[in-house]
Amino acid sequence: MGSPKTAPRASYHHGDLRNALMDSAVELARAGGPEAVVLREVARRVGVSATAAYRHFSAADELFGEVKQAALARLAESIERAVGAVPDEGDPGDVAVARLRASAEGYLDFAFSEPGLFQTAFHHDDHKVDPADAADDMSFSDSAAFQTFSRLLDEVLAAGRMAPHCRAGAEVAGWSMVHGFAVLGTEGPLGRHLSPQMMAFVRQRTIDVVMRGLTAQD
Amino acid sequence: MGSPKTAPRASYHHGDLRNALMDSAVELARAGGPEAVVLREVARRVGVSATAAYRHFSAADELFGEVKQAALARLAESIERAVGAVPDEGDPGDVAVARLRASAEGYLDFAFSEPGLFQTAFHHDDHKVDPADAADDMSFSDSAAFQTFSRLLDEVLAAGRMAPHCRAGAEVAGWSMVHGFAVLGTEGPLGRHLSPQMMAFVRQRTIDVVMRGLTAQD
DNA sequence: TGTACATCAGTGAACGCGCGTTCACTGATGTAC
DNA sequence: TGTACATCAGTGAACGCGCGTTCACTGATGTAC
Repeated sequence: MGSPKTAPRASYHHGDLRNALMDSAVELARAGGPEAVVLREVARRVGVSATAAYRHFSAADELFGEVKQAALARLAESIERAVGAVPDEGDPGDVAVARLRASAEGYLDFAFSEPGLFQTAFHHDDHKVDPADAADDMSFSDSAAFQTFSRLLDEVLAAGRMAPHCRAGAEVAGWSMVHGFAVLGTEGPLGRHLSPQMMAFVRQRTIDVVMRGLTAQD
Repeated sequence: MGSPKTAPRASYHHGDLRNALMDSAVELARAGGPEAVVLREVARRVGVSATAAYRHFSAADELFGEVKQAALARLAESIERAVGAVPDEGDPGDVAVARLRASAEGYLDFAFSEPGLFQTAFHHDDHKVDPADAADDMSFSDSAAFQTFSRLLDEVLAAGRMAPHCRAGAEVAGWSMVHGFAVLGTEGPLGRHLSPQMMAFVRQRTIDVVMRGLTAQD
C-alpha cells in the first residue's frame, strides 16, 4: 500500500484536509515561527493546491488564528504539566510557592523547547484595527494558562506566603518577568550571546528574583 | 523659496542623501515598527529612486541595521535621562535604589512612547546564520544602556541595599521583567485589553515586584 | 438495486501587488593643467 | 581664468520572487426516487 507521500492521495478527495492543513501549518510555525505560516506553503506540503485551503478556511488569517490558538494551548499544557508534577505534601505554604515556581518553569520550558510556537502564540498583526478582530483576538491573558497562574497566586496568598497588599497586579508582574526572559532568550540577544550554562544560571536567578518579589513579607 | 516638498530638489545631487534616507527610515520604524522599514518606501519618501540608496548602503539589511542602532541609542538616552533626573541627596542607599527604579521607568517610558522604535531596537531576523552578521549584531546587551543598568546595580550593592549573593545575574532578572512588561504592553495582549488606568497600576506593581526581588535582604 | 442529479471538494491558470536588486545610462561636480 | 575629463551621484526600466486571492472548471460523492 503506497504511503500518502509517494502516491499523493488515495482518492481525489482528501478526507481530512482541514486537519492536515492545520498540522502542516503548526509544523511550519514550530520550525520557523509566525512568519513561516504561509498559506501556499502549507498547501504545498500537504500536496494540495493553494485554492483547496479556501474550502476550509475563509482566508489565510483564519488559518493563522487557529495556529495561534493551538500554540497557546500547548503553552497551557506545558504549564499545567509542570504544576501538576509538584508533590502535594508537606507545608501548604511550601507547596503553594513550589507550584507557583513550577508554573514559571513550565512557561520557560515551552518557550525554549518550542520557540517557534512560543513566538506564534504571542504574534499580533498591528495594522488591523477592525474591532471585531480585536474581540476575536483571544490570547494568553484570556487563556486557561493565565487563569491557572491567577489561581496559583491566590493559593500562595491563602497560605500566608504573600502580603495581602501585594496580591493586586501580581499576575502581570510575574507574567512580565517570565515572558521577558523567554523573549530575550529565544528571539533576543540573550540566547545569542550567552552559553547554555550561563543561560541556565540566569534563568534560575530570574525566577528567584520574581519569586522573592512576589512573596516578600514586608 | 520653494520647499523641498514642492520643488523636489534644488540640484540633481541631493547633498545629504545618506542622512535623509536614515531620517526617513527611522520615521518609518517609529510609525510602523521594523516591518515598515522598506527600502523602496524609504527612497520614495525622500523623493529619490530606490536605486539611489545603493550609493549609500550596500543593501537593505545595512540600512535596517543602522535604524536598529539608532533605536537602541534613543532607548539608552531615555534611560539616562530618567536616571539623571533623580536628585543626588539624602541617604546613599535610597538614592541608589531610586536611580535603579528610574532606569526601569526610563526603559518603559521609551517603550510606551515609541513602540515602533522599541520593537525595532529588538528586532532580529532569524534565518540568517552568517557568523559575521552575528558578531555585527550589536544589541542591547552590548549597549550603553545595559552597562548603565549594571552600574546602577553595583551602586545598590555598594550601598548595602542588596544581599551580595543576589548580585550575580541581577541584570538579566531586572531586564527580563521590564522588557517583558514592555513587550506585553506594546505588542502583546496587555495593551489591547487593559484601560490606561489599569496599565499605570500594573506598571507600578511590576516595578515594585522587581525592585523588591532585587533588594530583599534575606 | 439503478440511476439522475445536486452538491461537495478539489484543480490549475491567472491577477495584481510590492519587494530587493541589477543594469546600462546620464547629469553634475570637481580637479589638473 | 578656462577647459578637458574622470569621477561621483543620481535615473528609470526591468527581472525574478513569492505571496494571497479569484475564477471557471471538473472529478467524486451521496441522496431521492
